[in-house]
Amino acid sequence: MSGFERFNKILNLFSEKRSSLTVAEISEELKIPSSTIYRTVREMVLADFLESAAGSYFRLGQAFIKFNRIINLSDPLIQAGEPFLKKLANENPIPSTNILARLFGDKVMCVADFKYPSFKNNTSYQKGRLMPLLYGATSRAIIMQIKGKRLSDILNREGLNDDNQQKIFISGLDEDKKKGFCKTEGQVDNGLIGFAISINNKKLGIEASLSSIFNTSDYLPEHEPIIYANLSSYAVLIERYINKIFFEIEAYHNNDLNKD
Amino acid sequence: MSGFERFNKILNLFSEKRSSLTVAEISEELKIPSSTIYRTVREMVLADFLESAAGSYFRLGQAFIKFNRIINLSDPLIQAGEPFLKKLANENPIPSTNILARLFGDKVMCVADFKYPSFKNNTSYQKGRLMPLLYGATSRAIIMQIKGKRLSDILNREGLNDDNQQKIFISGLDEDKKKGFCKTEGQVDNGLIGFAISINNKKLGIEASLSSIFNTSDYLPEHEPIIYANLSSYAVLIERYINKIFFEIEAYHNNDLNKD
DNA sequence: AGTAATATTCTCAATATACGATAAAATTAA
DNA sequence: TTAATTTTATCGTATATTGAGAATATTACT
Repeated sequence: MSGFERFNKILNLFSEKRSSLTVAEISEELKIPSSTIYRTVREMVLADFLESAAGSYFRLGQAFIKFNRIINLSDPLIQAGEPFLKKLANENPIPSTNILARLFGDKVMCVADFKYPSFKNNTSYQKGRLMPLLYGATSRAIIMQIKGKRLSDILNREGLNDDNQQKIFISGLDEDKKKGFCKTEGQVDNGLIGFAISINNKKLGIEASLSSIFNTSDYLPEHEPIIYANLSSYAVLIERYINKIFFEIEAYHNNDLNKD
Repeated sequence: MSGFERFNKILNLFSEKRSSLTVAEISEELKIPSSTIYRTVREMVLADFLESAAGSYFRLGQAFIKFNRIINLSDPLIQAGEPFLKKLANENPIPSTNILARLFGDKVMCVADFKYPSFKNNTSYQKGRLMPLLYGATSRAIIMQIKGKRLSDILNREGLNDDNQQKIFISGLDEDKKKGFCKTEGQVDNGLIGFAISINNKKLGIEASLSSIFNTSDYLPEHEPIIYANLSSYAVLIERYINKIFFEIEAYHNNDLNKD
């Protein structure tokens, strides 16, 4: 096992449920001698990826807070989209959570969210949260953008191996594509209904979606047209802004003053 | 150079100002052959620490968003303190930014912030931001908790080498300690005035502060007592909550059901 | 489309580095 | 104070990592 692999495996032992670990626990989980783990953990602490906590426990370190901030300040999708989430929430006819999500490799991750104050539901949708790839409007509006071999590879990796199942799934996506948006109910959280629309920028390699999630109990069919109108106008706005940001970045990189 | 060291050095090339880099740039900066960088970058992309962007650039990856979320959901200080920041902002007599900051190694980092909507100033205080160690009330209320050799070591590392200067700095801290709070004006940002109070928990290894920052132009001397009253009552509340959370964590770890 | 320029991966042999067993030291608990 | 636990240090060996350069793939340009 390479050094980096171990480093990565150690980090991935940490989770929402298990936010601190001892060397002994790590050693046990990974079946690696504790002398080695001690050495690695020490390096990681030195580089702020871990910090030592009470009682010989270790927890994730400030490096993640720091780099997360850099991403927040520089990710074109977040920069372009986040300011609109609140507006979208305010214009929706009923309380909502509003999400910007992106495909990273095989994973859909929420990168920005705004919850209308009176929206009551501890929804799974939060910034940084990995979303199920095949369920929920948020993810569907992203998967929708992928075709051919790449799509079937992803589906296979997600356990949708059966050829027939894949066809059904894909034809479902195709219908959504024709409509131009996705709508799902209860696929991620019971009692919630979600609407989503695609956002993408090929140059920047961004495959994303904008979505609004509501309580099923608040939702009435007559809301639907307003919801779509809002989503699509903001999606267009966000795409335009991403483009603007892209050109700014390009100009920055092409500016010889920035190269030394 | 060890593998981990290189990994770390690559990450630390990224910043707010420079959020994407090419392999050639990394190779140039670190004086490491590009074949090696390619290999390392590939590993990092695979593990989501980097992602490839347009035009052979690479930027920070989703791993940081993911781990940052885990920290947010599990860091005892954030958990205990964040809910109070908004309340504090609402109770302050004038618009403010309110900050929870922590010492990580030699660095003071803002781990949670709440800005009152009408507070106008693009202040440096943001979640994830590293603060200057020796300036500003936020940091002073933290340094204040450190004594003896550890303090002078830190001061030395920060470039306050002169014995006399150290004495002056420390005696300044001692005065603040007597008063029980810190107040600085314009040390971090021009036109801003900050008030801070210490928060700590030895068991959890947390050395932190709670602070409110105001526009100097809004501030009047008669606000001071209210500001201190608010800060100190919330600081006590937060310390109590941290303690509560600590016992919960301890109980969790001691519970055999959680060990397998 | 076709070609040139760039970016990325691959190969391989030398060697530096990480590894783990064990001992020593330091810290914490009883 | 002693015992137990956590952490660091040591060291020979095995091995993963390195970098030069060739091969391939991708992108940009005409």
